[in-house]
Amino acid sequence: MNRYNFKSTEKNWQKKWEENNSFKAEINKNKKKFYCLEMFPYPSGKIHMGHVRNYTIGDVLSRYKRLKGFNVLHPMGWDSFGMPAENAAKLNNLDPKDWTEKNIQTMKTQLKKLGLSIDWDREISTCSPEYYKHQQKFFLDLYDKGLVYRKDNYVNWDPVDKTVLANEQVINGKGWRSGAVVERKKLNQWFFNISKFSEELLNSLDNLKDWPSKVKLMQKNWIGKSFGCELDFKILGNSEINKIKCFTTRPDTLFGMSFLAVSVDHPISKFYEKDHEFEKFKKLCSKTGTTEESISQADKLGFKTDLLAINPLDETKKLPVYFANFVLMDYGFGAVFGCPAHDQRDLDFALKYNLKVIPVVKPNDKEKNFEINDKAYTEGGIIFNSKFLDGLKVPEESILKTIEILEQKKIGKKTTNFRLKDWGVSRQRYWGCPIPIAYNKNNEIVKVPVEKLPIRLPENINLNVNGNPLDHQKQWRKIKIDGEECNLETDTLDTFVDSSWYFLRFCSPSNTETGFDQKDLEYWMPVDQYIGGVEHAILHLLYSRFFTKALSYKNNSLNVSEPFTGLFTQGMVCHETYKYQNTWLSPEEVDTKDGKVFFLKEDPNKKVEVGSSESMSKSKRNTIDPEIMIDNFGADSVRFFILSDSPPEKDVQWSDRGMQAAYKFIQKFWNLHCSFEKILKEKPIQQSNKNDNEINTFTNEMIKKISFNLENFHYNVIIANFHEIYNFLVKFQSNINCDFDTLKKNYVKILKIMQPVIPHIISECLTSIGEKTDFDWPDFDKKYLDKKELNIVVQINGKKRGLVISNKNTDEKLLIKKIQSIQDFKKHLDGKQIIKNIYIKDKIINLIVK
RNA sequence: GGGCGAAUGGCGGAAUUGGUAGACGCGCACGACUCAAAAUCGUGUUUCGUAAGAAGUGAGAGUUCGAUUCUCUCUUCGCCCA
Repeated sequence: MNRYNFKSTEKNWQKKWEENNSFKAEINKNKKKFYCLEMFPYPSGKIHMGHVRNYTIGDVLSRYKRLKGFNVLHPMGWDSFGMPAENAAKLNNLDPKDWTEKNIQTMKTQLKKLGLSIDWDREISTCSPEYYKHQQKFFLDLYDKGLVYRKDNYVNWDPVDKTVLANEQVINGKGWRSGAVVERKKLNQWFFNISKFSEELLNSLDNLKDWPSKVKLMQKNWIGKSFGCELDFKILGNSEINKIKCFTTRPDTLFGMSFLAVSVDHPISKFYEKDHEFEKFKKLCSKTGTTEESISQADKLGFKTDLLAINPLDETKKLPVYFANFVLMDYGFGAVFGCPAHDQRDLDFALKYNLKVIPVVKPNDKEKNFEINDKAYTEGGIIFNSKFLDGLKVPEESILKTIEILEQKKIGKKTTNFRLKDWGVSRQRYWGCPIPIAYNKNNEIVKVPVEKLPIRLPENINLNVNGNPLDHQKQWRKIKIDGEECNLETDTLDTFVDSSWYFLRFCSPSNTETGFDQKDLEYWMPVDQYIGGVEHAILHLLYSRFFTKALSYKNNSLNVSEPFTGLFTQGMVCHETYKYQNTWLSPEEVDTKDGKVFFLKEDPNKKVEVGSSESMSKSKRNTIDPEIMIDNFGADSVRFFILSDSPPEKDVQWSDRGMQAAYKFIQKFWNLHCSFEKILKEKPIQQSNKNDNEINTFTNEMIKKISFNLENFHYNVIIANFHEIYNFLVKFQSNINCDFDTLKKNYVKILKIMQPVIPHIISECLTSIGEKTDFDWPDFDKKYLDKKELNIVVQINGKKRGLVISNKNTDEKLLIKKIQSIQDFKKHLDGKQIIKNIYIKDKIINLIVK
């Protein structure tokens, strides 16, 4: 018997699939489509285990759906713009394009070695002009619809990388890459008006039935809809300022107000521009980032103005107005009233500046001496100290009632506010999609005409310059529009824009005229199953939802409202971390004999410190190279292992032993198959039908189980099912008493249901016994699942006492009689009376005795 | 600080609607083959107990004939937001 040669077998099948265009997707209106998409990779150099897990999950599903008769679209592409290319190119004096394309070639080869059922004809790359040309058109389309605008905005500025950082790139007030303290800087930037869709993005979450509720909740919180009211405060002290508008979610605490705080960027700041102290204060504020987190952690700082604000519910109260660092201009109206008793930030501020703390909500009526010390009271209760609001229940009555009163008095208005802010898409970087906008002599915005698109990135330019390299491309920037000399915009688009419509492009990847074809979208969209990491739960998924809606907006011919019907978020691949003398070691440098004590491979006397298992990362050096694993164990083994140890939605531990066990399974299975092949070829004379029933039942049960587990992403259980199959077949084969046709029919079915997970070896097995490798997914036959004899659980007083074999649909009285006659149960029943019994037919009987 | 989720043998984990807890794998033990080892195969493996039996799904309560599954309180951990 030969060892299974996975190398040549896998190579052969991959070649066959490629030559036969096995996974080519074409519109076929007679077939139901299934669009399966995994988040496309950033071409960073090599694939990592996270990719292996992600794409294996998607591949198993795609292959299964294809066998189930769906017309499957399973494409792959590259999210190929972004900073790593620019940084790598700078470092090595390369062109980012060359670096990226080389990586794509490497990773494509690696992915192919995994045996993925991908339609490579649809491959796209976001950095190619053929792709971003359409993106530039969309930009102009959105501009025409009023969904793109330019404004001055405060950004997180990394003074070392000289670039704008997104909020999530600011960690503890420092740039994620450079580690430099992030500053606030005002920049003129391009924005997508995502907030226009806040309500819709929120509401349509309810329609996404096949999304994890966790992700929906995260998006809901991110959009952050809150009810409240806007109200005007009359201002004394400056004849040019009549009033300041505030937004609040707690108008019911208005009687507890002790100050008014405005953002340093509030329009009234113009009256303080010449004030040296104010400028100093403003500068101080700019040292805090713009994230909510950094603001809440920062010290509360205020700058007192000479203005007074009048409490609209009690005009005798005139309260100081401060500029404060914890008020943001882009939330509400850049002004809040401070009620220290019931808001921690306000309380911190009040204690610092010796402002009054007036409690207006107490936990209950009985509370007589309710006081606030250094902790604000933010829970519900009863309003007091508030004249005509006294006695209202907080929050169920108080907020709405107060708003009603404010509306009657024409001081305020009920409003909703969203936390979601517009999406800043400008990046001061080279390696991104150029924005198709130019500026004329008067610095007015001029759209680049569509026929001049794409605006291509200049190639082979000097990247080692200060700031955005495109700013230095004077020649490139020149463009003549309608006879007028203009200069191109040098900001490029956030790479999240690239990934906000790639799933549409996959439907019409080679259309040169438009980004996508309506006919193609009608057939393929939406994506039926989207699979990727939970780290994209908010931004990428929200942006994609927005972009799809924005493209459909004012466009009757485009009719996709949600891009992803189903979403699955897979867990990370983890590995133990190793350290020797405070340096991280890679698993290859470490060895062990017993799995407990680890030491350096090069010197077994040097013991290695074993750290916690963490998500594989280059920085901790706890990565395993998928390509080495595929070369050593084969793609089927790697696929098998990566699915085996944990449910796909949870983190999985990489384990060498697990990998080896997977490899052994493939080898064992091949040996088993060889003996079945022999039996099936020799066509032995039928011995008896004794075991027909056994194999029929097993096969049909397995088809049922594996189909169910495939539909529900219980892929780790499928691996367990495979072991059960192996164990069953080994036993069965040692003593075959079975009709030849029955044996063959069942064995083939069993092979078929294993194909999506380990396609190479199973295809080889099927062909070796003369079967086709493209087939219809076997259905299970109910008649084999109906057992005539059943094991019924016998409980006495709720405690399991054993099993009783019985026919289907046995009568209750007969069953009890039978139980009473069995020795094992007698001792629990003798001398006692059955006072009650619960009988769940064919399952369990519980006798209550006394 | 708020929200969400999780907790099952030595380990990873299984258990469609409440109905045989621990499937399957890893590890471990013993055995076979071997001069020996590796590999392979076989048997066993929740805990306590020689056994009969008892206990047992983070802790405590509750609902129920019956709870890993439902409800409440608590503990620990993870994630998201702050």
